[in-house]
Amino acid sequence: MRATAHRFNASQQAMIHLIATAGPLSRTRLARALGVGKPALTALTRTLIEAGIVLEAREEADEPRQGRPSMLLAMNPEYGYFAGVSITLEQPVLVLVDLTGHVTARLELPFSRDPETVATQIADGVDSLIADTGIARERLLGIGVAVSGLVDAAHETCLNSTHLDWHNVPLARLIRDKTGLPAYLENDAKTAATREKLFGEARPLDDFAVITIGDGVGCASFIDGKLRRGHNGGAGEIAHTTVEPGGRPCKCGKRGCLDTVAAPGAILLQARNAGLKISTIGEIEMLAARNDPAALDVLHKAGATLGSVIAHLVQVNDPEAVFVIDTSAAVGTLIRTLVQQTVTANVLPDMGASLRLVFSRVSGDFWSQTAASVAAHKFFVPD
Amino acid sequence: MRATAHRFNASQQAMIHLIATAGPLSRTRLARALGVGKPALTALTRTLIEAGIVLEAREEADEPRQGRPSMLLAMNPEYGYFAGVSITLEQPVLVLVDLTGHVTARLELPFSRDPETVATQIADGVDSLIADTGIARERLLGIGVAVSGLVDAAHETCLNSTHLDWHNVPLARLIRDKTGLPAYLENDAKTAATREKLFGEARPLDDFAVITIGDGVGCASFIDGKLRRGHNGGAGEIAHTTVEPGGRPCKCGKRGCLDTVAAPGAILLQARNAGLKISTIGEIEMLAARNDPAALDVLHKAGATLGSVIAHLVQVNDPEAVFVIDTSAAVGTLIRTLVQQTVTANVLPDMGASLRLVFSRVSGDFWSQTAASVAAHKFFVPD
DNA sequence: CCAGATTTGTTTTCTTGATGAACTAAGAGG
DNA sequence: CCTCTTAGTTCATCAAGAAAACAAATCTGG
Repeated sequence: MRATAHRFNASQQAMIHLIATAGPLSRTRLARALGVGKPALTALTRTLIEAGIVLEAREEADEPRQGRPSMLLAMNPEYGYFAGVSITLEQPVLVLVDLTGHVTARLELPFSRDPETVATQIADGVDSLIADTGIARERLLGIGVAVSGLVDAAHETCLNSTHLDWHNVPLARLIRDKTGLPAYLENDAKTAATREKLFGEARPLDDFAVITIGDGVGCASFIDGKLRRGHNGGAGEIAHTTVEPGGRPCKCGKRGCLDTVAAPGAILLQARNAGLKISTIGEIEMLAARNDPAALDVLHKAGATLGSVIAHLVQVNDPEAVFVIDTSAAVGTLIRTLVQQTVTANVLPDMGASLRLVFSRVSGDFWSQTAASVAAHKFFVPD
Repeated sequence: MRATAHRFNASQQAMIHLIATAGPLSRTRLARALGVGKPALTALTRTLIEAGIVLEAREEADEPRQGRPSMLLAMNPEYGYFAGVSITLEQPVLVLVDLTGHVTARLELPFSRDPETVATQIADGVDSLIADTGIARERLLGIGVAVSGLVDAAHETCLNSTHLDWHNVPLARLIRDKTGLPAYLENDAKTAATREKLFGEARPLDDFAVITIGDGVGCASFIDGKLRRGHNGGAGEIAHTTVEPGGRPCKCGKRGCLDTVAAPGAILLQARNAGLKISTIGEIEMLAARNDPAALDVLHKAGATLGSVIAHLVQVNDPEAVFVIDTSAAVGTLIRTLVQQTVTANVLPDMGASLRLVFSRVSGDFWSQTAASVAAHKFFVPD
């Protein structure tokens, strides 16, 4: 079913990975980075250029340097494409991204929660996307799917998603069977971290954490250049950390989980319980800016709590950076400031000084793009 | 200065590492584990046996199996020795351990906190240890030193130890210069984790955390088979995580750190502040067993707090096991039970079910042995 | 404009390390 | 004693990378 190309040996894979994550590089730099001699690179690049996955381009030097100018090696975006989709309780969007992570096409799929139906819709969606765009089927290198919940180590089965009410759903296998393409399933926070590593600001970093603020609070880490999945695939499941003993009841059955304090829905609920007549978190921020005590209180608690959980995470893993990605317009200036302050106050000064805490706000097909990144990551770094 | 032996190539190193961590193995099993063919192993083992680092022994099968019996390959304990010492505010003990981690000799050193003096005393101590034991100098493969505080990535300099009041002390270099031997410095919790991985119960595990209860609370993790040091070498510094906002002041300047609640000294202090006339934690446990409310309260708080910090750590990294090592007879039955309960209650059931929480109590030259383990680890897994 | 200087990348030759296939070794079981 | 099974070895062969010498492309300084 699948074209037999796309088979690279270990050295080639290492080089593809390096070019993909460290951007266009000259042969000499690649050699140094890979710890191999120049002759090895001549041979490697030749095969990769012949395979069409790598392009050669003249370096445009800003200021003239001595010696022969180097030829830069870069990924060929059009060598292949990855499909990605995030399965939530909303209408899913299937996206197609190229080798450099840029979205080439998108397609809205019908909503369903039945695994078989979802798999069929994805398979059909991929077919119509390649038909529309005229991309050859053998250019399709993989499909990634993001879900909220626990996923097994083989990236095949959703072990448990309270959100979708799925238990042991082998969605990736279903999709693979229907499409003949490599398909991978992954927890949504981990897909977000993968995207940040492969195509985002974390590209040069080997140790960082990603916190996503969407329906709930998600978290995932890259450690030593590898996505941390954990012994049960549950690394980063901080949404249900107890932050307020005896606090408000949570969907998970416990009380006072982080999700009951800092998740967007929880913030709204707390604000309304405090008598505020608001419908968005932006409005709470506006009230807080006018010193409304209830609004200040709610946001203060959310920010400080999130900050202390992040601080704890930093103390445990000492990452180089933490990216807080707001996917639902929930993290305003006040919360940012509080998170920042709480982290600084609760982390050892030696560590806090060099820690980068980066806030960003995303929207649109973000989650589907993260899902596609997982397929890309599997292609760049097989295992 | 140093004998030119002990130079092994990558494959040999990998095999030494495997034999050291996965115990005696037959050639066939080694081949499978290393992912190489049998012929490669024949060649590799030959050189290692000739070098004297590996010993061959007939397997004593319990029940007779079919086929030719395999020859087991094991480390030769006498191939080399590692020295280790822990620098604290007490009298240091220098130990010598063999390749399998067993203590062969020990020597009490004079107490000092001056780096130059410490280095000289260690160098002299190593000399007298090998003189006493008759071990040839070229059998000495390295020296490990444990300190409480931050250590740089090169394992050479103590960046910051409030305990010892050291700042940027290049102790490992001093020792290396005086002895001509490889010397390594490491944070004490990380040395404890290294010992657990190399010679302890964590040998077969790739993902685990170690919590040490000594003067304070220490923490370190192995992730994916590698010691997690972090971007600033500060991974695991949970002693000063805020667990009780506005709580008792801590040496570090903040308030309500974990160390002010769960460290042995803090437990004693809290008990005395509550009016208990006790001098050891054992006595508090005895009072608690007789339902003394103040004693119960103090131990309950310590156990539950430690448990919730461990739970958080588990949620973040999802390790296979957590080892709680009590080096000062501080963790009694009640605290164990509370830690256990709190962890179970605060971790996602999917993760908690498979998590092993192992308590142990150690004494004697434990810390010095952990220091020696770091030198051993450097020998087995160079970088 | 031309001769070094300097850096990039290629070619050639050679070493190293591992492999596959066939072989020997050492036991169990009939 | 012969066969089966598993362990380990030998030998011819292959593939990947290294060192050294070389070719290419640009700057510098006359």
